[in-house]
Amino acid sequence: MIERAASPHAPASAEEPIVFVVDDDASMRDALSNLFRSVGLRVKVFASAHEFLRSKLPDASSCLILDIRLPRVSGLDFQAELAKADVHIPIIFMTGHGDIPMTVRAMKAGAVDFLTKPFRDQDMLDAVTTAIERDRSRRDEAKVLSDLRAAFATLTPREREVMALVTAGLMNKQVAAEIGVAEITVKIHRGHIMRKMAAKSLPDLVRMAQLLGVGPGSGGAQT
Amino acid sequence: MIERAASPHAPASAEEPIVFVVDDDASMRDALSNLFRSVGLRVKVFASAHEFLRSKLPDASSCLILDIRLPRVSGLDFQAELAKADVHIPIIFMTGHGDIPMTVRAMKAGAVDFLTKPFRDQDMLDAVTTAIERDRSRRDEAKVLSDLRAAFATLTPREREVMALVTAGLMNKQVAAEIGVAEITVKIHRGHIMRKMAAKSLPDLVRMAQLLGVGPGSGGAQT
DNA sequence: TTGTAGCCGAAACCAAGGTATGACCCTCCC
DNA sequence: GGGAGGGTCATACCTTGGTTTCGGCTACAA
Repeated sequence: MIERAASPHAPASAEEPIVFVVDDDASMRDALSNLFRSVGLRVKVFASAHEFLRSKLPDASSCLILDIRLPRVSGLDFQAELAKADVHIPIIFMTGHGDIPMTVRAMKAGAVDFLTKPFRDQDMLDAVTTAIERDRSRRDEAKVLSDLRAAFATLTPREREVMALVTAGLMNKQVAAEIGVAEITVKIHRGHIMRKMAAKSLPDLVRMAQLLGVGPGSGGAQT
Repeated sequence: MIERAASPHAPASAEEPIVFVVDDDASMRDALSNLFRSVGLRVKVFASAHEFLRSKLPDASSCLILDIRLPRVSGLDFQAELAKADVHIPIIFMTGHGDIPMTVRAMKAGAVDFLTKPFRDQDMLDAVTTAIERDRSRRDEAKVLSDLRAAFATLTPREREVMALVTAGLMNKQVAAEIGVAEITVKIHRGHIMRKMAAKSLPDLVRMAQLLGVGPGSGGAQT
């Protein structure tokens, strides 16, 4: 199961899932490390948030186990920091002396779980399974979207404008009138758009536009 | 502000927002009732979950304030019950003696907030504002979807099948080959579909199909 | 200066979409 | 039996969509 072989879900991530643990308590780090390894999960431990930040994230589905009470920064603040830095790794909190407001704040901010020490191994493993799975689907969606954005980036401003109007449902002649060009020109732009976006049909292009949030006003013009 | 006049957001709900309070403590009911009325919110209080269930929900954006410790059923179980009964009213929990696992369970199940008694009035009001707004947008989406489903329900099985294939991007002739009829027949079905669904263009229909989850396999055929 | 990219467009042509009109068949139900 | 609804199809006609070929224009960088 720990094979490098393709699992049933192995699309975006080139590597096996990995669990990151940040805790200043060495014995806890060891315990968690052993726990995860015992079920075949890769693990990487850190004694501080700063240490974790310096390591670069691998191209794999992952999650982060965080003690609420960390040296220097609190786990909650660190969670906020990561969000601001656009790092969306799922977080599982652990705490020895947590309170309800902390819990609410963490969960509102998207934490997967919030475990009180001592916790049962199985609870932690369940949380990690959920977190890894959540990260996997998030990464898959992000991959699709970034590919789409890359294709969209190759469009000229005019082409983006035409794409917005066409996917909104306007006919070529209406698009032509809207932007003040001949219908034949719209047809040509349209052909370029289909090729560049690798859309196999108009419905296909419409769905891409949906994902990209392309609509009236998001075209290439700044009128 | 409490006017019946159209607020900036007044699409689906015919009535003003309303707050439901379920608590077995009469003094708490009164206090909350006064608090919400003081800011111009409609309120309805109940002494038990059962009482709340018997009253029918109005056609308005609303939320539910629930004490975790209720007579007979726990607030958490009641939350689960509502979810199972497909009642998706946003819930704000209150507790005097809550613990972290309770909080986590409630938040995982979608609670808006989890307040510990005693709480500051402003915290409760903030939570309610969030909850009402969340319910408003949920209701708006539900309204759009139910209208769409109503239109989709008027389609014949054959028309649904054609709709699925057309919105998937197949050309009329391909659809015809797929279902084994002449191309002209597909065109006729297509015309009926556009009329019945009130779609102004193919992209329009594609977006409807997206919302409806109409795709290959969800057509009218059971092959 | 010589590309190169973006933008525009005419002419010609062919494929696909869309809408009648009229017709045939079947099934269900009053 | 007869009507209604659903499904099928032909013929005819018109509108859109889409491509190719050819040409012209501007702005900008090598």
